Amino acid sequence: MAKELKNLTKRSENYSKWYNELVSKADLAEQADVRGCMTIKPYGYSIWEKIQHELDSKFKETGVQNAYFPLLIPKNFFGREAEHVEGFAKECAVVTHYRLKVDEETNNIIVDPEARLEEEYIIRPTSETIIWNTYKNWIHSYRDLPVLCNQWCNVMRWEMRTRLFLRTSEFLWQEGHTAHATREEAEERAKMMLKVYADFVESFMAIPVVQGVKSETERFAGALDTYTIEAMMQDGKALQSGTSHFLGQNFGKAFDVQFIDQNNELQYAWATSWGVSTRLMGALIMTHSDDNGLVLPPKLAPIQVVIVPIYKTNEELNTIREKVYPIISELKNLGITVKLDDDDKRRPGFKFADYELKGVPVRMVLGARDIQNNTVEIMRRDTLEKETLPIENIANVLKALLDDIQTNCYTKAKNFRDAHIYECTDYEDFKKRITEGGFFLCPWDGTAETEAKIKDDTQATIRCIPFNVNQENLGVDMVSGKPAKYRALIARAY
RNA sequence: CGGGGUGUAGCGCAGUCCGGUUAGCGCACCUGCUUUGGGAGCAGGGGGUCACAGGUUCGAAUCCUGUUACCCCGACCA
Repeated sequence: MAKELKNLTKRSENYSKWYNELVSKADLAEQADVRGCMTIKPYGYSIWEKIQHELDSKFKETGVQNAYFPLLIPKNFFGREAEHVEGFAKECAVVTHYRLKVDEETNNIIVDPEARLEEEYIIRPTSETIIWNTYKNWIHSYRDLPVLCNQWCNVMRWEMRTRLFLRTSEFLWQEGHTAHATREEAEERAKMMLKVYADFVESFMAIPVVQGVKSETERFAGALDTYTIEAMMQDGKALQSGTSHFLGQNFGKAFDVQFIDQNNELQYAWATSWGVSTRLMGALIMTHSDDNGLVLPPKLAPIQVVIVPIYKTNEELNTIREKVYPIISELKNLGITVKLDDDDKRRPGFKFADYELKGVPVRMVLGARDIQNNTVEIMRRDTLEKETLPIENIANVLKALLDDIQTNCYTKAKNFRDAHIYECTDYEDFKKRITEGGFFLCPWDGTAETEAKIKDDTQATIRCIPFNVNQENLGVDMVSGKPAKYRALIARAY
């Protein structure tokens, strides 16, 4: 009875309930007592820190530097780029007052009506406007370019319906904002950063992605082109995991960022912006985890190897410790993060289940039996396979095992995804099959009308026009019957 | 903003229709003993403004009126 209560709901029974329980029980995050906002708990945050750290060093390899810009954006900044304001206007939190006071009648704290701001501030939903307002002061000559800034920060979008990590009112992200002298250079940068994201997500997070360009309707508000990486979750739905935008001169013009070029002519600066968010945590969970909880690719795991001793007396524990300390320092020398959990307050069975829930890639168990035989029991989280191995040379064995787990996480996810990508040219067939999930490659005439019809009929959207898909011999659009312009990737999405 | 639902211990809930001992259960928490190779067992213990305000009544978690908060389905967002 007690066991059942602690078990997760099965993925196959109720995917979103499984997801919510996993997030909470693996100690990643919880719903805050603030509408639509989440509290990221220490364990969840330590995974986010791994993501941040790795991405940050990749950015720096491409010449990007970190900076920080204000949380509050004067309202008038927003109005300067028409499409941009239209895209975000409906989900902005607005600061209207600067003071509270005690109400004399009720003794409650109220907003002081006398303290209304002359110009309201918007809590940033994204920082293009305030950053380009600043770039105006930084950029005067082609010698000032390019400007390559990134900031790690929080943003707020007043979403109606929220889900931990996938869509919360406040979320953490990084947003890169670059300014360039030429169109070509800016376009190149936008594509470069998408590639940085794709490499990172695939090699570090072990999540395969489809790279491509968004349709006009799915484009970022104010962009000329939006590039995206799309990942497939285990329920067959797509998750947009990162985007990179080529913004043209829209923000340069809106904020009057002009410079003198080599020919002594005045030019508007070209812009890009690109970001990934705590949504990546959602992608991580929904790509690898199973009915026992989280599965972490070793490169992301805050603890890579956990050692659980089993003992009855203090003497036994001391014997195990003597045996295990040299192994721990060997593992550390190999760059492996290891934890010895000799906490006496929790029993071994509890620890096994708990570390599985938290996705620790490798568990090593040592008990009296092992001491006698000079062995250890090793369990790998990705396959749940157990093996008893000689204790000798175990550190090197574990290092190889961790590499193998990393590879296996990726391969498994890629096999799953590839098995759920379908070519489809018949709309009736499409409508039936889309309900089961999966990515559909379909000929599209490139019009917003067919795109809207697909969305109305099936809730599915054009995720992108993939780069690495054959765009020849397209035939006709499966909805309109007109000649197709692209082979588009269509799916239901988070 | 429309339609539906729910507020009872940290969490999940029963009790409300049909008013009546000291408001109950599971999980979690605390103490003790026994346990420890897959989420321990037993015994004991602590914790409540029954969302808020008013009314009916000898008596209200329960009935009536008002208020408020949250959740779900739409719409919005992706």
